[in-house]
Amino acid sequence: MSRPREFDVDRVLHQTMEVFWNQGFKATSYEDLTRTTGVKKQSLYCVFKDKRSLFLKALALYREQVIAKLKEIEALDSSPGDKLDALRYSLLDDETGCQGCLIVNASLEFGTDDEQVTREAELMVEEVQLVLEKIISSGQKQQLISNRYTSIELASYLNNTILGVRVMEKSGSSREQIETVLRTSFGMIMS
Amino acid sequence: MSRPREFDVDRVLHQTMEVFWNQGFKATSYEDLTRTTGVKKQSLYCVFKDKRSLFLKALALYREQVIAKLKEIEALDSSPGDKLDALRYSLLDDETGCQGCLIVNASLEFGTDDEQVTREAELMVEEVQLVLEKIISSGQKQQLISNRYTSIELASYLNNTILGVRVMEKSGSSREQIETVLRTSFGMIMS
DNA sequence: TCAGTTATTGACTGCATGGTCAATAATTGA
DNA sequence: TCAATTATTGACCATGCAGTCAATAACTGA
Repeated sequence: MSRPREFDVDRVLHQTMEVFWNQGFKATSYEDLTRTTGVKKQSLYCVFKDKRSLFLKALALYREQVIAKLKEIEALDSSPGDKLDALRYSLLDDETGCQGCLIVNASLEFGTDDEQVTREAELMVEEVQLVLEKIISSGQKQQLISNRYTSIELASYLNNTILGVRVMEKSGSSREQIETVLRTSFGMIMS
Repeated sequence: MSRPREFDVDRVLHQTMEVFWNQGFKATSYEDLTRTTGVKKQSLYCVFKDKRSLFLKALALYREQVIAKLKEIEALDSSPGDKLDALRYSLLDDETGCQGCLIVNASLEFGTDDEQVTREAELMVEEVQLVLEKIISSGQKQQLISNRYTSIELASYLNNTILGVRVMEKSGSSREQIETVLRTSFGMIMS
């Protein structure tokens, strides 16, 4: 029917996600994107409409990845304590070369100006919150985790801890500093 | 000897600080600055050299303000618990119309690219850390604050909590959400 | 083989922006 | 009053960038 696309849309989306992750939205130019993906500007326009649309797709992809990983941990056949440990380690060792959290970065870059970006951030927070609540409340039932606060409060608390750690990562804190914060914050909720 | 300056440098620096605080570095143009300060581009160049130099001066001013406020709280004639409460309330009610923390915003915008910005962020974290440690360790001596962790660990912990809250503020979380996080995080360290 | 369709390419446009220049204004000391 | 000095002003410049356009290439179904 027509000329076939010469590149893999999914691969390109992953790569652009990493560029945005590293550099932010405004600081990323089409030149950056074509350099890392090997795809010319106009081809990107054909598939992804806009710079902003492309960015939003990258945000969504990122969120899916984060949630998938978190659910993987939740689905582990182990105690709530071990699940929290697994989460802690996964926060400490980012396999990608990227730092911080794309959505945290985006939230701070856009503030509350961009409706869609804000929505994407809320979505991620809600989903993370849910998974954390599940793990925590099962830990509380086993008397493993303190009952001084509700699972909702503790999930918000952990969520916020993670936000802070994402900032530390991106702003160049040492692994030791981050490790201390994670150990203390996660340890604190154990009864 | 020469023509006197027609504007107050300090006033202008405060105003530019707020613009950068609200909009970030890249998103702020000289037009924005002249609009809010009433001072023309070239005059700003005369006094502050560069956009980046101006930004760095704003960062330093911001840091001084934050530290001053924190030391004010520390110098209060009240218990460590009350001091922590005062800190918590001050985090909850920002008197300026600005959201988040200028230096956190800057850290995320620049990553670790800019030597000076990174240094400024480190400076602030160190200073905050010191004040927090003092309050915490005196609270620990009075058995008010848990001795399960060292004052250094708890100060890092609180510092990170504050980072997270700054992100929440900027990304549009509700006052209730922030209040919950602060209450839980600050409450958690009490023995 | 050809018509229709979509992808690719590179050139182009318009605009915003950081930074500079040169002319002019205001001030003070001699 | 004038010379020296610094502030102010508005015009100007170079650049980088998002987005568009038009020409061409590749593919398929008829």
